Amino acid sequence: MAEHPGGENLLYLTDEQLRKGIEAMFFAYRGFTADPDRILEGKDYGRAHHRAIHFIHRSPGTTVSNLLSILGVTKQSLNRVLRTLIEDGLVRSEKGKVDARERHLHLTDKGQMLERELSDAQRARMRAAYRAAGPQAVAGFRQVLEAMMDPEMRRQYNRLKEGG
Amino acid sequence: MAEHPGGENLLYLTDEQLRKGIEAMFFAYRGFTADPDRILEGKDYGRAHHRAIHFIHRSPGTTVSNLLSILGVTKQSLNRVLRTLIEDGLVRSEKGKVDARERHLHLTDKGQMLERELSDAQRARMRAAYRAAGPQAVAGFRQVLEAMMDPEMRRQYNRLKEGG
DNA sequence: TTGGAAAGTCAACAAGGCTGACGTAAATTC
DNA sequence: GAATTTACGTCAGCCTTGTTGACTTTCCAA
Repeated sequence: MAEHPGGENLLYLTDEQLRKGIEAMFFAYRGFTADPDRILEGKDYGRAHHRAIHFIHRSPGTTVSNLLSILGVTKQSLNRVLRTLIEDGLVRSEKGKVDARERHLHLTDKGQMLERELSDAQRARMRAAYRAAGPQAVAGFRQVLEAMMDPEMRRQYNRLKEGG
Repeated sequence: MAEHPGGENLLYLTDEQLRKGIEAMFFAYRGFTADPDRILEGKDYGRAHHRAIHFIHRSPGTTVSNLLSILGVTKQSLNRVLRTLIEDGLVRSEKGKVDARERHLHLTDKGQMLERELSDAQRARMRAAYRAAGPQAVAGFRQVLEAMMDPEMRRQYNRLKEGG
């Protein structure tokens, strides 16, 4: 067993272990999105709608530009999604009172219902995985994911965490 | 502190903790794909090509239908990607000797080079995250991801693990 | 009052998913 | 030996979701 000078075992940093981690991310992400995808199919919505709904729920009253920086897409792309959600009465957009250029976004009751349905499914899978792995594993899971984020994304993530 | 009858602390299973896990997956996956995406942009390839290259590298000589079941896409979709990779001389496809209906896929030297470039970048990020989080966290990370997969994906994942 | 930021819109395009239909060669089964 | 199934490839067409570029409207702030 190769050991670090400091006595630390570094076998978890071999290329082979890293590859397994990469593949685990790939397959797990498929599972992660599978349930919401199934729910959305046939409802005329897709993953992009889910993401918008999730973050509007998480930060009610958020502005379009804030949502843009969280989602990391162009405003044209987000706008298309947002427009259908507004038209369908899932999202309410209102002019800012302080700054009337801004649009503040909220879920309507109907929007809350869909959010609930989607997040129930996604949390059920997450809960099962957490329970199977145990609290210590979950702590490690979160640590590695945080370390994997770009600094800007980590900032966004932590901003949401505090609020939550 | 709420405690399980068995004495186990279940705070890690609260909806709020689950939501944070969900968001961590979202932001981390962005980081996970960011480096290869950057490399591929301008090379006329995308994430779909990366995935094909990764798994052909991982299982040299794999068949088209095996790749289909790993990637979870339609043959038309995969074929479009595979065709460009073959035309560009990154992938070699040869008739099976045992069963001539099958096509066995290999990376050419040129394909190996691109695979190397992509996986170097992706592993570098993974390595940094692993190192920052430590071996125990990494073990937990892998446990949770495995538990999150659909059974069929977990089967595929474990099949690859053994081979590797 | 003017410059610039925020938001929205229109048009056009590309990647990469999908379905359906069809063709071919090879293997398998009857 | 004929019929069927399997593995693969391909054509056509559609959808979602991403992109860029150009332009307008609104409205805050220097």
